[in-house]
Amino acid sequence: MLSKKTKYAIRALIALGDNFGKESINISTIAEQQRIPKKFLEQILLEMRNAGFLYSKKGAGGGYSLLKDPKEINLVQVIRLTGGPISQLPCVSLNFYHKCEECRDEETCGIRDAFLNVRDATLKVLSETSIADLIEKERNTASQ
Amino acid sequence: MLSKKTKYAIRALIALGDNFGKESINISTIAEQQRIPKKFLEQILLEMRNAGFLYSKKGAGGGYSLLKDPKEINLVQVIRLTGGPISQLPCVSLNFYHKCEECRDEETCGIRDAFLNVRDATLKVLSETSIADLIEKERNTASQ
DNA sequence: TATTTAGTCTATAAAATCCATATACATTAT
DNA sequence: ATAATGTATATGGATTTTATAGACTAAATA
Repeated sequence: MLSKKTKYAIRALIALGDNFGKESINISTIAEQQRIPKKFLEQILLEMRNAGFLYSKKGAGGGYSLLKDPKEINLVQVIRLTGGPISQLPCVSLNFYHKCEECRDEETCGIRDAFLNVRDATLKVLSETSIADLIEKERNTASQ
Repeated sequence: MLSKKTKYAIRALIALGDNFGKESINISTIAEQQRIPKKFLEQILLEMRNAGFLYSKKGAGGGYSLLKDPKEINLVQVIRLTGGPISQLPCVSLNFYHKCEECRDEETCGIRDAFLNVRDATLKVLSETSIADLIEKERNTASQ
């Protein structure tokens, strides 16, 4: 299951991406707009800032804005940053690899083989979906 | 992440499937063979029995055996039984559907749209992989 | 320069989930 | 009868996830 943290991160990026190139938005506004607990959102935005996705400005009139083009941010990046592995099995993870404890032989494991295929299929979809795609999709369906 | 419970369930089915049509196997044997905590395995086998996958026989010389042909059991069935949803988002789940708490409008949600695609891709891979496939894969690679 | 606004950082609390084990009971073979 | 084995439920502990608190820093502006 996608964690709330990751869901919140994506929603925040949608809000910021919707304003890309314009003025910054403060945490409280994003929190209300996207129904995210404010203090939790602070942490999430900080992480994304430290990862180079966001720019922040303190003080009156401050807030957050997106550094990267929403077209250049895909869901794989967001999930890896806030949620961890894409894979459903540690032994199959590209960025968070570790052995399954009970495992005898990775090469032989049939489960691993199946979930390698799942990982690849998931990765394909998520890497092909950008924040810009989500924004566009929401705009289109909302206007109907 | 795939839960240990589901992993254990699959491994148990591999052990039982390997013996399909032959004599039954008792819990202790499966537990040792597949490195699964025995008491935990008891629970898992019980669930699969109650779901109609396994046949059990009490008493001396008892044990478990597979009721269905390993070719007819795919990973979707096993995961749904022991682990819950395949989907990464509840609002996209076919068998465990429920609304996301923070959600305003499901139709509009871009995240939902993306994870609908992830679900379909995952479902395709998992439904095309049977216990028999895993057994065969393990036999082939083990003999090299 | 005092005040207000707003992000930063770290710690911790609260809740949920997962993993495992314990224990008492039921059934069957011999 | 007795031993072997599955049935069923309860419970404890660990881990992870979600959320909140509070003290601090920086910028704007009156």
